[in-house]
Amino acid sequence: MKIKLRDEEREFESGVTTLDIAKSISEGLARVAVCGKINGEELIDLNLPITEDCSLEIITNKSPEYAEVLRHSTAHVLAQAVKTIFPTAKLWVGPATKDGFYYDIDFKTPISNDDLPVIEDEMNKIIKANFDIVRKEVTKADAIKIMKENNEPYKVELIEGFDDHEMITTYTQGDYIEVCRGPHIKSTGMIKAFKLTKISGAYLKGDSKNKMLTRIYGVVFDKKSEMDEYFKNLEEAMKRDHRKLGKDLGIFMFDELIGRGLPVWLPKGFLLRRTLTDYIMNKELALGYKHVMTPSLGNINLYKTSGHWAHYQSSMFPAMEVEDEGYVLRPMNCPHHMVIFKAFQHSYRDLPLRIAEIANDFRYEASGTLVGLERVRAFSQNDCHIFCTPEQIKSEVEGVIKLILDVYKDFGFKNYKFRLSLRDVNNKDKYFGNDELWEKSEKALREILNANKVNYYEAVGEAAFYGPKIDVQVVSALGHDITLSTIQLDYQLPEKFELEYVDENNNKCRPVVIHRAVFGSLDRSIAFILEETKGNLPTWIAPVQVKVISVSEKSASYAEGVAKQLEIKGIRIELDNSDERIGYKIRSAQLEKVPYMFILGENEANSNKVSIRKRSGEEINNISLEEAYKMIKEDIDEKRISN
RNA sequence: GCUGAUGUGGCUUAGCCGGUAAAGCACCACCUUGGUAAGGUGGAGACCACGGGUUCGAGUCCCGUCAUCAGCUCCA
Repeated sequence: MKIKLRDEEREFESGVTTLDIAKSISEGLARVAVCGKINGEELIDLNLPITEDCSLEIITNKSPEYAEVLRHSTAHVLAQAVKTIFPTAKLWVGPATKDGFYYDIDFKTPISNDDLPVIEDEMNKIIKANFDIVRKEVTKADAIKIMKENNEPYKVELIEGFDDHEMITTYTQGDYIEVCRGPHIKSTGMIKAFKLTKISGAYLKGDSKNKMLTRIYGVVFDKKSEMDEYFKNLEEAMKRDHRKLGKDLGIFMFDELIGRGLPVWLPKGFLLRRTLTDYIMNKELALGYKHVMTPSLGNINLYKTSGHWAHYQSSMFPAMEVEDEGYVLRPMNCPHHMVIFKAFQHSYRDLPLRIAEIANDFRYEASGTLVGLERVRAFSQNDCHIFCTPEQIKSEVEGVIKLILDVYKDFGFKNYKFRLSLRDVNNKDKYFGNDELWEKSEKALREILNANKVNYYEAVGEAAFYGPKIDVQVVSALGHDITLSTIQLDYQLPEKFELEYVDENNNKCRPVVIHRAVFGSLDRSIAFILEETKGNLPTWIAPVQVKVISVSEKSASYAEGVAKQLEIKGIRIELDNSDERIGYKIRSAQLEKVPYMFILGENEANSNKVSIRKRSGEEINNISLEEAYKMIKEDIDEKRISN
């Protein structure tokens, strides 16, 4: 008898059970079949003998989808435990997530973190009881009846939304029944390593107008060792959190007297910023960008013209009234740049015109969303608006993609993803412009990405209100998905500002605008750089590149001389001539994560040499200052990432 | 903004059941001039986020405000 498995077809004796097959393909491990499909139909009983040729998709603990099934099933156990301890609690939904699961529950009286161990104990009892998880198909009417009997109004509401003729599945474990699409593990005893991690609020159905439920988060793993690994990684991520590194390295600070979400850049942080802005502006200049400087404030009519006031007001600081005029802090720079374009006559020969700026922007972000430099209320963008003809869109967008990739290469960024951000057609009033234009723009960006063989994914509902975007997404140490760079195609603002250029036939034409930012937020980019490098900033951007350390007072003046010479050559140095011991000074420099230390004692002074200790611990002793400088200069010029 | 938690010298933290604050690092002084991750001694520094309340008495209990943290909604 032939049975077709996922990747192979195998011969089995008639009467073999699914469970036997599962055991054979999961290499004899004790915990095997979870669930599966036979000829595309959901399996009800894994112990049923199979007597005919068939195709079988079994999920075992070797299958890629096992982790998700396990997470989802653990969420059910969580729900069962909660209902046992708090019978009045009402359940909403409990899906698996990227690395765990959660369950949204409406508690009669709010629970606290102290309740988590109690719930965990109850879950352990359920796991120990090893209830079979039994699947059953019921009609919609029956499902509603069951959930009404169980006093689960949210579940009833959920089922009412389903198709009338749809068969609904229930899963039962012990005295607990839940309506669920599945699949699930075979029995509760298969859960070996789990932990409830945190508790938070979450809006019902993800809508901030709705009631807030209590969300309990947890993680579950196939093995205890995997869970230990997970928590170890979390700890590591905390260490490279830019908020910690920024404080330890003296990069930036916040102060409540200055205001929340308003970063203060300290001397070392400012040096870092300046290095980045010099770098990107030089690159842009070489590509024909024209830098401008415009005020951080604008008349409210500017934003009424652009449409930002209508669409973006809730994220803007409220207007200030001065002599019957309203002014706002700008949340973005597009309108200012539109006005610059409009102020002059343009020939098609001038296009593309790339107006760029390192600009300060202010956004009134909800207080609960502020996160270090990741999400702030005052930030700087390395912004540019490219005014071009429709024919130039392709080459201009390609140019920006190339620039982004170039910059990422220089910084050694590897873990990023391109995202094509599209509008949500079910929510059209969020966007300006007609369907035709949107479809055209989205298609154009997609084609450019495809033509340039860029790996990307599409995301509906992530577009700007004036057009689709190509975003570059990264994941922060905290696990947040954040945008680093963006390219946006815009037909709307040129229309709003009535921008024009004259083409070769002397016709007035409307340009297209490409908004782009490589460092969509300089602040956020620095946060990401800190986290990616764990604070070990590559020499070319390190605020202090060389720490010159004298061994004792006897070599202090020699150290000062060396420091001076390096400084003259443009190396960012700091001199440590304090009367601490050498070990102490090295430790301090090491904690500051300075790439190079020059250790200068009497030996070096007498032979006119320098001894170097790198951040990695590597020592290079007794070389000439020229050699040392050459080595560091090469490091800087090549923008080496490794330390 | 919402839900929950937290808030002690510059930093990291201790402070049991309410009896007017403890340590390490950092800082200052003195001693030490020492070769690759912390030399020694001494000193200064906190009305315990802020404002109310309960109490004979509050860092500790209660309420409010502000800020921070986690998540939700939102987002560069």
